[in-house]
Amino acid sequence: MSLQQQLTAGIQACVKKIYSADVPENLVQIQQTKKEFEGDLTLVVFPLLRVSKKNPEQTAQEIGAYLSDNEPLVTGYNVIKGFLNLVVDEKYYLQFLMDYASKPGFGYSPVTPDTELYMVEYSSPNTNKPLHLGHIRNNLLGWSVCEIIKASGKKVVKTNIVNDRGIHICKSMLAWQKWGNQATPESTGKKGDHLVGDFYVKFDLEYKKEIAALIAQGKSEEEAAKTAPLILEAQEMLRKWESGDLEVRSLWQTMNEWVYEGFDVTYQRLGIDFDKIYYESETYAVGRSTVLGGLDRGVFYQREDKSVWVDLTGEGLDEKILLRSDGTSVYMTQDIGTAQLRQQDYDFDKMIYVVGNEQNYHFKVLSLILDRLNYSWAKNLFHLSYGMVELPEGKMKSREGTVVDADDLMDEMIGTAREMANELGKLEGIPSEEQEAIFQMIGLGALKYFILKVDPTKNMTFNPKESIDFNGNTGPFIQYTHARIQSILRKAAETGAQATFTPAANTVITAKEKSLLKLIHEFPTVVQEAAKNLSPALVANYAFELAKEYNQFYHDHIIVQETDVSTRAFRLALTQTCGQVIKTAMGLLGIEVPERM
RNA sequence: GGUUCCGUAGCUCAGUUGGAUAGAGCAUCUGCCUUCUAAGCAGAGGGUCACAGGUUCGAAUCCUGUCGGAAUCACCA
Repeated sequence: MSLQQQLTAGIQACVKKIYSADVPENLVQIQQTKKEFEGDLTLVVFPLLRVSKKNPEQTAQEIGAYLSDNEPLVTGYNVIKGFLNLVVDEKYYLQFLMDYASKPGFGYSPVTPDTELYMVEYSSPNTNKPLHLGHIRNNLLGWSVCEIIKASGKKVVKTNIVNDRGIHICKSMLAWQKWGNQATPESTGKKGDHLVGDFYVKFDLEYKKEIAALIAQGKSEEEAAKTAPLILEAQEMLRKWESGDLEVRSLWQTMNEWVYEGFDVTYQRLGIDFDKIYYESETYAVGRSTVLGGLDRGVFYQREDKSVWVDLTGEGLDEKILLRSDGTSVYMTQDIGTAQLRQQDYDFDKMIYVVGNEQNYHFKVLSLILDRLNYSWAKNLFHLSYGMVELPEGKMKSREGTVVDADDLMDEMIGTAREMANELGKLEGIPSEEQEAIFQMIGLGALKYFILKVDPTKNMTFNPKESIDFNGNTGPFIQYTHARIQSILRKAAETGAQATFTPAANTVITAKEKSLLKLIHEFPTVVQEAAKNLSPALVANYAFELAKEYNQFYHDHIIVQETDVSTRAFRLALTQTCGQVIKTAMGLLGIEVPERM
């Protein structure tokens, strides 16, 4: 039973005793005591006034007095207005440190065989252009959410749907055919995803020219966009692809291979992985037959031009196309098929889609459609809708060349880490290979933390002109604290100092030591909260809080040089545990921590 | 125009189911390295929580309206 639960039970018993009333758990509101007051946990007494029938101060006084007499965990109390501040026995925290927090696996809840299975989709790239900062947020978020859910005691399958077919892919292919001169990643020395992306841009450029020419001939913009030769050719290519045309399929395969090789490099650097990858090219047909089945059963309807639609006007939405008039599939078709396959393959309890909030409408529609098709599991789909990464000028636009490329950004961050370390002269005497590994750790740590510390649901701003910070509330700050801790532990090991400590009746600890203990004590709760809210930001902010607290402790306590053996052992145990918790928390964010920096 | 989301310090962000005097970091200014890593620590200034009402013991948080911003409503994905 947790501290809060014990205390809640104690308070319920107390209220029963002195006011002869049963109060439900949700009226016992316990929160962390604010820093400026004395105490550790605070009971908000307002909700209890209706049973005490006394004023707030008096009620708090009575409960406080009862608890300090009858509840062993409570060693003192004070009352400020309607708030009862309780002092928790230091021994409790000390015992917690030695029995739980300092042990391996602290913070994780065990996964049992009958626990729920979560399937989490993230990344979901299009194979027509390289990854940018927006994709980085998706990948980091998805990966971290998976790790956090796992740590909270659930089973997780990380999955990805690769959008490897469709009109957008045909555009790159067509441009390559027309203007590529047989270019390959080998012949150009370009990463495959970047090379293919260049042709996607080229298509758009030429397409725009055609549109402009048609408009000059007197056509409307809409008409021009629909009848430009290039788009007609791309559409023809898509039809050929769906009918299995050998030449088109072969080019498609080749160019997708290039992109995958490029993506693999990027994924690896980001530290992202998957348990099961689905390809749209393998799932869209399932979706299509489901849609046609639904059409037979009257769930959907067909227009004169043969296109298939679902009518959601009854739900306050619009009509949505499911199959084009030429029979080819759209995005929604594929998502229907993918969901079905996943349910068949894994029989998940929950399916989480990590997809940007620009697709809120899409997922609302997807759920409704699966519901109409009578799939009982449709209600288990959840869209983790995260905010856009914006530049100070607004949204990133590939057409205007304002996208922040994922590979470039990582290079830049690692470069900055290198410069800064060299300037500070911190890594002299360390083999250069190890140095490079540390630069990478720090550069990526700065980037990952910068993104993950923000509440996923909120839009965030990234200013490319101001490089990401390495001081303050940042990844490197936390990494630095870890390195510092390891340095202390190395020193301690040299002197043979012990970190094993047994709390005694006369053990006295400082205020800072106690607040550190309290913070460590909260870690498992933070992991649970983060899993419940699908928010790595909670873990990130916790890690910062802990590192900050540790640095303050470090600043005004001697550790290795402490002469009192018991005090030294306690501080070493505290230090060791802080290092461990920082490492675990950062690990949940996909951020490695160095032994020195 | 319909729907949805957002608005907290100069900037980037925290702020649990409504709880105490709204917090961090960056930037600015001031101190602290002969002592375990100064990528650190301590301190100062900086706020009409967009605005106006309402709900109640109590509102940044819930409700309504106004203003400002974003997304979406495609035979794009």
